[in-house]
Amino acid sequence: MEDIIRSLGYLCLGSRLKRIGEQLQADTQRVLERLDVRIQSSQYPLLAALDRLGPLPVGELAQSLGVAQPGVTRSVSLLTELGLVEVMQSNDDQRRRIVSLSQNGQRLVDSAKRDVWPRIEAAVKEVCADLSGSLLGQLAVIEDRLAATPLHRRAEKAEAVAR
Amino acid sequence: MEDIIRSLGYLCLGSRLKRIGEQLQADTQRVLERLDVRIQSSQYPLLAALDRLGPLPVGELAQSLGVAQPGVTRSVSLLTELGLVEVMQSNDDQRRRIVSLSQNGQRLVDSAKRDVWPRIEAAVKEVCADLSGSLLGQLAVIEDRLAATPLHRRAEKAEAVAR
DNA sequence: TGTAGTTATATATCAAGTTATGGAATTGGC
DNA sequence: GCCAATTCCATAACTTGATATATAACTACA
Repeated sequence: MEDIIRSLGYLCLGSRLKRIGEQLQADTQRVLERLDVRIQSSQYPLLAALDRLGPLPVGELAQSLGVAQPGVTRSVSLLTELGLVEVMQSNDDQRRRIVSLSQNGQRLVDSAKRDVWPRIEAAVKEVCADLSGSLLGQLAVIEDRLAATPLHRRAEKAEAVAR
Repeated sequence: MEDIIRSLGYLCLGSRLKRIGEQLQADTQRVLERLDVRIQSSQYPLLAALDRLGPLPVGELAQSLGVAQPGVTRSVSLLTELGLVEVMQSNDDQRRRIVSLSQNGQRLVDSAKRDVWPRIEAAVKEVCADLSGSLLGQLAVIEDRLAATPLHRRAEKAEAVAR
């Protein structure tokens, strides 16, 4: 069965990038489930941003993540529910709400940095290893490799070796 | 402001690909608006698939687009509302519903192939021109180029030159 | 100082993907 | 030939992005 998105090349590059990105995120989610982590993989960037940059107001958080502000507002309420981040009103500007990692959030990030992220990163690196040539060609290789061995299988293998 | 997704490299490749893909699609949408095309850019792949492969049942359409079947079912109902595709029951298997371009749909695809797609493709190609090196590096260049001159501006420029 | 404009965030709605599940049609084995 | 299993599609609920808009707080200036 012909892969139309791939055949259309540059015309559908946007759809194609989205499709690959979604697959990577879904596979990452499986890795997390296997490791009993209870958050969505899509929340990691926000937590990592707070870890790297310290407490930030909503708007700057959105900017540093490259997403629109309402998305951050929603993620922050969700993570607040989960007790992973805390929000406090800024003193000097009552409009700003400063988001920071809670103690639990910091703990989760610390353990993720130690146990989870390296595995995911290694698996993604493996998928992207030794790529060269045009962007479309590289994407095709990535798609083929992911189809042959999905990310979560690669992460598990790495884990088995590590034992 | 540090771009966290970019800083995190392979760890957040999924988020990053999604983000770039969404930007490309949003920019493409602007090109379409400017050309008075009334559909979403995300519907083009489905129409293109029917144009290239002929009438297809829902499942095969989903496969050739690389998306899940419910997404296709929804797109098909939307495009049916718009009068761009038609659905008919298969004779030999009453479960299958064969999707095909309507006359209007075929007309839209034909004019898109002539007037719209070449411009979009050229603009995307321009964004991806002369890339080399690692995937992450190429993505960074694409992001920088899109930030400097968004896709729809590139398409307009090409259009102006064409006159 | 009052007011007009701007900024920061929240809320509502939409888009397009996903998974899970159910019903109808078909297929296959006994 | 019937019943179980499978296949095809639709529907529901959820996720995560977007834009548009409302509201509250701040700023600037006449």
